[in-house]
Order: sequence, then C-alpha cells, then structure tokens
Amino acid sequence: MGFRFYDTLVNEVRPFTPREEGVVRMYNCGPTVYDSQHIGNYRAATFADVLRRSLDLAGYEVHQVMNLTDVGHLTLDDIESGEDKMELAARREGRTAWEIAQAYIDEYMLVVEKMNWRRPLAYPRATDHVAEMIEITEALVASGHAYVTDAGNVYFSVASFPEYGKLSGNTVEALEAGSRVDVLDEKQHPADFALWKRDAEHQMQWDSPWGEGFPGWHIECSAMSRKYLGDELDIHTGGEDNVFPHHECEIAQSESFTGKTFVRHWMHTRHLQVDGGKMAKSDGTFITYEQVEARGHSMRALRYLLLSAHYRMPLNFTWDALAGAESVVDGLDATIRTLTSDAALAADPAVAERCAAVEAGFLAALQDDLNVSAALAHVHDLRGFVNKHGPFATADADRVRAAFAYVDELLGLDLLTQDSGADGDDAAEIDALVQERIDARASKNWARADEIRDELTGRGITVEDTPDGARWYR
RNA sequence: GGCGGCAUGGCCAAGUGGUAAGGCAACGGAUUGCAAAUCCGUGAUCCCCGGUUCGAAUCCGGGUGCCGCCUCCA
Repeated sequence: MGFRFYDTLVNEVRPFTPREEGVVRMYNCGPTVYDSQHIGNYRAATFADVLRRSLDLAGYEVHQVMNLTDVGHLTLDDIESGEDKMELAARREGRTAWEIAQAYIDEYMLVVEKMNWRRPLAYPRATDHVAEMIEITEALVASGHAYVTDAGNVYFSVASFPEYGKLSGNTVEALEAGSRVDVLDEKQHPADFALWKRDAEHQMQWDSPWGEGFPGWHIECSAMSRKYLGDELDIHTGGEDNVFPHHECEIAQSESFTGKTFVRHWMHTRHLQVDGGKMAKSDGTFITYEQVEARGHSMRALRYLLLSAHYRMPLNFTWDALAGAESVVDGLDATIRTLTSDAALAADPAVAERCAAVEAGFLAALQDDLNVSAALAHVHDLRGFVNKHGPFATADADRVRAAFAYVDELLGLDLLTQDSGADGDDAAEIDALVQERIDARASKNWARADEIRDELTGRGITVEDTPDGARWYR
C-alpha cells in the first residue's frame, strides 16, 4: 500500500504518486527571517519533517528543499502603507536588513538542531536567487502574463490566468468584490500581485530590466523550487495561511511560465493554538525554544507534542500538554534503558513477530495521510510488550532495539542514543557512592542509603534499585 | 460581510454508518526498607436540537462555541 495524502487542491485524501517512481521532489515553505521563530512555526516545520521522514521510512529518495525568505515580504497590495518585514525589523533593531537576515538564519539553524529536523538538500535564500526571479518575471512580461507600470513596478495579471483561485476556492470576482484594500490605480485588477517593486527607501536593491528594486514575495518560491527541483514538484507544503494568497500566486506564476502543472500534491498544516487562542508572529505573544527550555522542558518533549497531533487538526499548546509529552518521552527512555538481555536465554519467536507487526502498523498508519496518533499507538504497544517481557535473548534484545530505531526514524527522539551520563568526569565518584549505598542497604542502614540517594538526586542523578542491583543515570 | 475547518472522559488525541484506539494525569492494588522503574485494575455514548437509518461520534438540517482565510503571518 502506498501513501494517501489530503490534497488542498481537490480537498480530499487521494493516493500519492510521485512523477518519478521512487523519488519525491518536495518543497517546503520555510521561515521568514525577520524575527525569531515561535512554536507555531515549529509545528509547520515539524509537519514537513514528519512528512519527509515518513517518505524516507517508506524507501523514497526525497529531494527536499526549504526556502529562507529574507526579502520582499511586504504587503504587496498596498505599496503606500505596506512595510517590508525585513526593513521594519532593521529599523527596530538598528541593524541592516542583511544583518537581520543572517542573525535570524543563524538562530533558525540552532532550532533545526534542537528540534532534530532532518536537513533538506538545500536551504536557498531568496536574496541569492534574484536573477532567477528576474528571469521568470521577464518571461511573464513578454508573454503578457505580467505588465510594467509607469512607476516601474511589475505585476502579475490574474486575468491572464483563468485558473487563478483553483487552490483556495477564491474567485477573481469575489476577491474584487471583497477587497478591503484600496485599489491601486496602477493595478489592472485588485488581485494582481507584485513581481517586482521599486522603492528608493528599500535597503535591499538589485538591478533589473525595470530599474533598481526588489522582488515580490511570491516569486521567490517559483524561482527557487524550479532551480533545485525542476518545473514539476511532487509535494509543496506550508501553513494553512499560505494557501491564499501565497500558493495561489505561485501556481499562477509557475504554470503561466512553464505551461506545466506546478505541483502534484499540495499539503497544508493547521496553525498551532496556545491556550485555545490564536498565536501569530505579529502578536508578540509567541513562545520560542528559549521559554520552553527556561521552564525546564526538553526540546524532545516539544517535538513529541508537535508531532503527536494530526497535521490537519487544530493543536492546542498548553504547558500541561508539554508536561504530558515530557512524561511520554521519559517513559520511552525508561523502557529502553531498562531493556535487559541474557545470553543464556533462547530466542522467543513472539518478539520478532511483535516487532514486525509494530513496524508494519506504524508505517501503514503514516501512509494513511500521516496518521501519527494511530502510529504512536503501535509504539506504545511495543513499549508495553517490552516492559512486560522480562529479560530478552541477545538476538531478541537487538530486534527490540531495531524496532525502536525504526519508529525513531520518524519520531526523531534519539531514543537509542540517550546519554546515561555514565562516562562523565565524576562517574567513578558516583559509582563509589552508589556502591556505598548498596552496602548500606545490605546492612539495613536506611538512613545512610537515603542520604546518599538524596545527595545524588540533588546532583540530577536518579538511582533505581532493581532485582539485579542498583543503576543510575542522569 | 464572504468562504472554510473543528467541537470525543481532568488534559492531549485516534476513529466517517454497526455497540468509543492510544497516551498523560488521577485513584486503588502489586512490588519496594521507603522510593524510582514496572505490572494489574478503575473512567466518556462522542457540544445542543431535530432528521435519515434496523443501527450514527460517524450522514443531512438548524443552533452554539472556538479557529483559520479573505490583509503580512507556519
């Protein structure tokens, strides 16, 4: 069975078939780097990561690209009052737009590490691809899909693309009627959007056939996806807000330019809510990894929380929910940490059988439009099975670890490589204390035993007594 | 104002026609010197009203609430 994904274009779940067998070309709308990313942005990136990892797990060769938007992100339809996000941030922070972009890209890459998102083939920056954008814009002007105004701005003409609106369900007529923005005289239709802008105040300027200026926002994705993945993409993802106008405009540009179907499968994720309400970059109420860590939570827990809900369902972030996710991750760690094997035992056929069933069920759930919640039920089944099983034959223990490694290809929690802290500088000292406690317990000196355990606890070390002796971890 | 999505036990969250997955928390029990980890057990008729059906969380209609898009935003 192959994958089935919801396709925003047709509003239903349908079979996914890439253009080239075994290869998936996927473009993810990435961050705009004029500010820190918040956990809402993390959800979108985690969705892209889950999708990518699911395809990896199923054996596809995934050609993934995620853009970094570092220019042109302004209110395209209103040049008079519109403000470029980069320019605004530059003024706010007293730095140049270029410095702003680099600083937030650096921070984003830090989050990439923390959230354990697999790296795409490329993270192209818009400012590095202005030439490609100009190339498409020129062609669109030449073919009559775009026009140049007296002011030197270039707009795409939605009237030239009859299918405009097919992704979002908007119609050109409805957009015109519902327009809340004053129509610019220079635009032929209120829904026309900018491909190139001239603004002497703008810090970022490039030469173009229409004079110095900068590119519109939408054109970057058409240009960069084409450069790295070709004219026809298998999957294009983004947040639900990207459906309109961004992706609608990309379709118009790209398909007018190439004459081919731009994207075979459009996938969008719902926004994250916080305490039941909206969370947006423009609100100033956003939560970042810094708050999560300051509250003593791990990024693994945040990752688990964000991936545990279906991407098309609302997910309400609460600190309670994050604490719950922390418990789940701790539980998985505990199961793997306490997994024991005994070379004298004979293999139990039920182990390999159960592991295979878990893996198969896990993948099948993912193939069903990324039903991660259902997939997680299989992980918990494996966990319960292992906890109840007792010591494993060596080969069986390896099989269990392989099964956890399999699901971790998706979960990305580094389940098998958690550091127990046993190789720390003070490990020998801790071993000695643990041994002293063992002796104390043997002589029923509970006071001393508890004293030692309290001291270790204070140092962030947990001691567990088991039938096989005591063990500790940080 | 227009368009769209969602509403499942304390919390997170699957399930699109046949008598409600899974997890977290809580509580009771086992185990433990006490813990930790682990095991066993306990909870919902699915926002409200009406309809279709032998049968609905699942389909249809109405209502309420929340969210999103229409304007930069994952």
